[in-house]
Order: sequence, then C-alpha cells, then structure tokens
Amino acid sequence: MVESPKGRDELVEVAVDLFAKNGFAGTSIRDIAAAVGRSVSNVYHYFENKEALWLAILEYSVKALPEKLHAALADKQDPLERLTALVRAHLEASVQHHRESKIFFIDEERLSPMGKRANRRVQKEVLEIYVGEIERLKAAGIVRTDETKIMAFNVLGVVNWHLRWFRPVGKLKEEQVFNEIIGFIMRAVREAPPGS
Amino acid sequence: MVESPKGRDELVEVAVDLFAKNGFAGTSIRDIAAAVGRSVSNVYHYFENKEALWLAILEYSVKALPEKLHAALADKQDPLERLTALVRAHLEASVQHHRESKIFFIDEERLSPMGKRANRRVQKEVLEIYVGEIERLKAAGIVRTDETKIMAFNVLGVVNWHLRWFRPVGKLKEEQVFNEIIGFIMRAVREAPPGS
DNA sequence: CCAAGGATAGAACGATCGTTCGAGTTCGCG
DNA sequence: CGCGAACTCGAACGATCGTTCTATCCTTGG
Repeated sequence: MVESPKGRDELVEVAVDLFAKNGFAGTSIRDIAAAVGRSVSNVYHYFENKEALWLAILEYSVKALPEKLHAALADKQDPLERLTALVRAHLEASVQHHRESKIFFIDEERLSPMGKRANRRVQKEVLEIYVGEIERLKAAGIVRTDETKIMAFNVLGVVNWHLRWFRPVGKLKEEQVFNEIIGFIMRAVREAPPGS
Repeated sequence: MVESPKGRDELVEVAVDLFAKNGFAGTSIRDIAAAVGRSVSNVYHYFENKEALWLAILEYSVKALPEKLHAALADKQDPLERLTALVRAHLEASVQHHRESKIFFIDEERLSPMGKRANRRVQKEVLEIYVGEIERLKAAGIVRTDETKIMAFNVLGVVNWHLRWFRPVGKLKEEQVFNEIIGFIMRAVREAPPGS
C-alpha cells in the first residue's frame, strides 16, 4: 500500500527508522546511506548536514501531530467527549507513526540550539492543547485541581509512555489497550467521589 | 554534605552526570576523563570498557530502586495506603537520584545484549512491584480492570514522565507536585463511580 | 544531438571515537 | 629502605565520525 518513495523522501523514510532505533548520536550518515543502498555523498546532495535531516523528519511527520489533535477536537462540544477524542487521536497517531513519535519525545541534548528549539516547540504545542482541554473540564466543574499544567503532564505521561511498551503485534487488541488507557485517564481527571 | 569521592567512585559520579545529559552514544570516555580532570587511560584502569562503566552506574544506584520500593511497602497493610506509599517512595527516589533515574529509563539500543538485559531487568522488577500492588487493589474490589499490567504501565508512565518536566528549582513546592501526581494516580486506579 | 543540471559515487580530509600500550609515579607494607 | 601493587599519564592504534571535493552518470529540454 505504501508506494516506495524515491530520492529525498526515501532518505527521510529510512532515517526515521534509524533515528528512532539508535538516537541521533547513535545514527551515522553512513548507516543511513547504507540502509538506502546509496552513497554518503548522496545524502549530502539532499541535506546540508545531519541535523538538517533531523529537522526534515520533524517537518515531514511529527509537526503534523498538533494539527491532527486539533482536528479531533473540531466537532466536539462536551468537555469529556473532547478529552476522550483528543487522547484517542493522540494514541492512534502515535501508533500509526510509531517511529516518528519515538523521535519526537527523545531528549536529544546533542542537537544544536535550533534543533532543540524545534523539538521543544512541538512538545509545547501539544502540551498547550491538553492544558486547554483540562481547563475546559475545570470550567465545567469536572476537574477541580488548580494545577492544570501538572495534570496535563500526567495525562501526557500516560499517553506517551505507551510508546515504550505497546507493540501492535502483542496479543492484546489495539482497541482494548486504547480503551484501558483512556479509561485510566478519564477516571484520573475527575475529582474523587465524595463518599470515599 | 556529599563527601567528594575518589578514584573509581568519582568516575561513576561524573559519568552519571554525562550519561544522563547526553546519553550513552553521546558521551565519550574523553568527556568523562576531562570532567574528572584525569586521563583517559585512568578510566580504563578502573573499568574494562565503556559499557562496564554504564553497568557500574546501574549497580551503583539504579538497582537500589526496587529495594527502596519494597521497603516503602514493608509496614503497610491497606492496599490504598500501600500504593500511595509506593508511588511516593518512587517519586522521592527519582528526584533524589534524578540523573540516575533518567539513565534508567533511557532506551539505549546501542548497548550490548548484556547491557540491555541489565536495564530491562531493573525495569521489569519495578513493573512487577506495581502489578502486585494493583492486584492487591483488585482483590480488595477497588480496581476492576482485568488488564492489571496495562494499568501498571499507565501508573509508571505518570511517575516516570515527571522526570521529563519536573525541576526541583521550579516555583512549585515538591510536596505539592507529588500530591498532585499521587492524587491523579489514586483517582485513576479506582473504578468510576456508578452514578456518572 | 548536445548542453545543462540533477543524481550518484568514490576518495579523502581532519576530528573524534573506543581502546591499548609502555612507562613512569605514588603508596602500603615488610 | 625496598619492592610490588595500585595509580596515573601521554602517545598511539585502527575505526568511524561528519563533511567536502571532484568526477562521472542519467535525464531532459532546446
């Protein structure tokens, strides 16, 4: 179904794989060139340097995440429904672009200031979407904490952590896993019932 | 308060810093040697190779985590109290050994099979502690899910994710942050109240 | 059919990597 | 004091790193 890409795109495609597997410092230009069966200089024909390739990946796939999340919210009104849809869209995007998502949340201190900034910008954007939704829930009286940002971090922790353990090939059906995660989050955001 | 360590210990101490900041592939033996103001060969006097140094760090600090968690559980009976104590101990240990904890959950595929195994073993041990507690809660009728492992992953996600954003120097008091996180988790593990 | 420019390759650069070696220095203990 | 062990160092090895250069090939428009 995926038509095999050529030229520049094929490089990005393969680089995503290797960066996700070995990190930025752990992946050499030669690794990437060898994986596409082309020469080292060919990589430099398309990208100014190693970091430009990293940024191209961010451009290519990861930056689409905030848009997907916004799209999932577009037609929902009820705050609880909105958060559910947000988390579900986030989980689906993470599984669909598993390798890219892993890159997105790698903490690469070896990037240039520009590379770091690009990474942080995407992360911050996603965080703000979650904070916005939690504040909606608070306005609706469902969430009671004053620390909406901490709660957003906690939700993001659950969502992102599943990149570390979830494998689509496992015996559990994806849908069931998603429902467990969503249920966990939706219980957590509500204030504890008074009678307990 | 920390007496400055000598010889081998000083190397471990500094290596923890650099590995946590730059990852395994991103930290060179020369970096470490320079940071302690000694020679490269001196590092090799104490450690067979780079990975032995990594394993020494695991030995030195991270492997103590499961013991700390067990200790926090030792004198508690009530399942809810137990999970609260477990999470709190985990958070405290993570903050206290912030750099080591970051290393612990770095996904370093560049390690040898032996190094990977050591990392995974610690992670698995911690996971099993959480699964055990969640199954206690299930036996007590508080948790209702059948997927106790998924729930354990979710809890670990929240706990570990705070390494990514929490800074002890922030304006929020550590105690307050901990309480927010613990509250989040304790709400999430209970089944939703029937009337909602 | 030929010129131009994109695509590709191979060789080489200086830097840095993990690691080894041999030789000094210091230290503890008889 | 003497001697072996522990410690420390600088130099060097081969491998690999990111990057550059030059030269071909292939395609394509006039």
